Amino acid sequence: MESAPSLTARRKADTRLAIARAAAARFAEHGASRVTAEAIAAAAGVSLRTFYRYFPTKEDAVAPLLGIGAASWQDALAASPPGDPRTAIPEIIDHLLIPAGDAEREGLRWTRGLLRAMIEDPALRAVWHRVNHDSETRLRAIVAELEGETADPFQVRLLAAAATDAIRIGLEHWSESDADPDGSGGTPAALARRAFAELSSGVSER
Amino acid sequence: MESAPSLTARRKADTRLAIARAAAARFAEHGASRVTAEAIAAAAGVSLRTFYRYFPTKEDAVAPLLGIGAASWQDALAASPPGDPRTAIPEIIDHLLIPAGDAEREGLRWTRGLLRAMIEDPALRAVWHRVNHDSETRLRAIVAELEGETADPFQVRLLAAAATDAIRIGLEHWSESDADPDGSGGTPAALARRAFAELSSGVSER
DNA sequence: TGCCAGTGTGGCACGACGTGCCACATAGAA
DNA sequence: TTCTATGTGGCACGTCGTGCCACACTGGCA
Repeated sequence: MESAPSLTARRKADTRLAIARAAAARFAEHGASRVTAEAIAAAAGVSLRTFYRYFPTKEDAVAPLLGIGAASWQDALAASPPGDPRTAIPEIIDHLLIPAGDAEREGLRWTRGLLRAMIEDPALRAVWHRVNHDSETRLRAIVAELEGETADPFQVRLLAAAATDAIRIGLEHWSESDADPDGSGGTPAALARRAFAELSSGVSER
Repeated sequence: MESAPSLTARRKADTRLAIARAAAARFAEHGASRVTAEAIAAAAGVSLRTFYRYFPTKEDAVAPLLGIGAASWQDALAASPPGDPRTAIPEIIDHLLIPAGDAEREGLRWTRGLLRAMIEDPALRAVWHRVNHDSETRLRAIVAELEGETADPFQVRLLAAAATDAIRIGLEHWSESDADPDGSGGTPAALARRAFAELSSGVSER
């Protein structure tokens, strides 16, 4: 385990999360364009200048809540045995989309409302796509390493795209489905696994 | 055919194209963040205020040159016989990615340099993803109509995603490949067709 | 306990973005 | 020629994001 984080480190993490939550709540309710960075900063109890030390952009403030950024892939891959990407990727998908205890307890999780806002709001959609793009880039490197030097770069690219698209589509479809618990199509993880299975089945192994 | 466009209409089209070209040249050379809207406007011979009447955003100024936006899909679909999406989509891909005479003559075409800038520059990448997202949305409606009411919405979604991803990946891969004429992998259209074939082969028909 | 270096924070000013508003100029119809 | 509609430029404004400096506090050391 990691040694006790210092007081300052904990404070920083708290501030970061406070800003993210304040931003998410306001964005989901009013739309990103009608919320000023000033308002988010005030709600989180920091100055405007400090807000921009934590996040490069007003919209980026919600990114930590998504939990599917490039950083998360590191953990997911570490927790999953390396081997054939075709079997490793579905496990990674589960790891990313099924909220673990810690993450959920700490509120580091998307909701339907936040996802809807991320997809429908033009400014947030840019963040959404950037996060997915970063995932694809990260995954491309991982797959390339698993496959070895003999792999066709184009195949690698297709596989990485299929995986990140599967996650994206799974979450988008789920966010649009009716709000009964997990009805009409299943959980995000299940949707994403299905999407990956269908998209990747035509990508030949080598 | 369309009746003779009025003088004003022609002037507007010229201005629009002049702005797009001025923006593309500067973005590709210096990066979007180091080019002011003011500079683009001046280079195109219009005021800053007029610039923002043509484009909602500084970065959006290059979008007309991409030729794969939602508007282009209308033409492509009109030129292709409706029927099974699986056979119609590759034709649409060709129509979008193989420069027609008119478009090329008018300079309405991407180059490797512009594409590279679109993908590598953070601000332009947002536009790139937005354009692709709009394509996917448009295509989703088209496929849904072709398939009829019995189609599974999730399948429709997968098919549309496979198609737009195929185009995106084809162009991205081509822009990164070495600059010999069309060496090392083929034309963007060929790459995109191959990508679509592999990604869509696992998406069952119904 | 008292001092000190390192680091996180706030305030301020600034260039750039994007928009509402109004005044002017020009194309095309009467 | 006169009139109307539409495209353009100028100006002011709120907001964004950043560089710079001064201050406060944490954590280590004597």
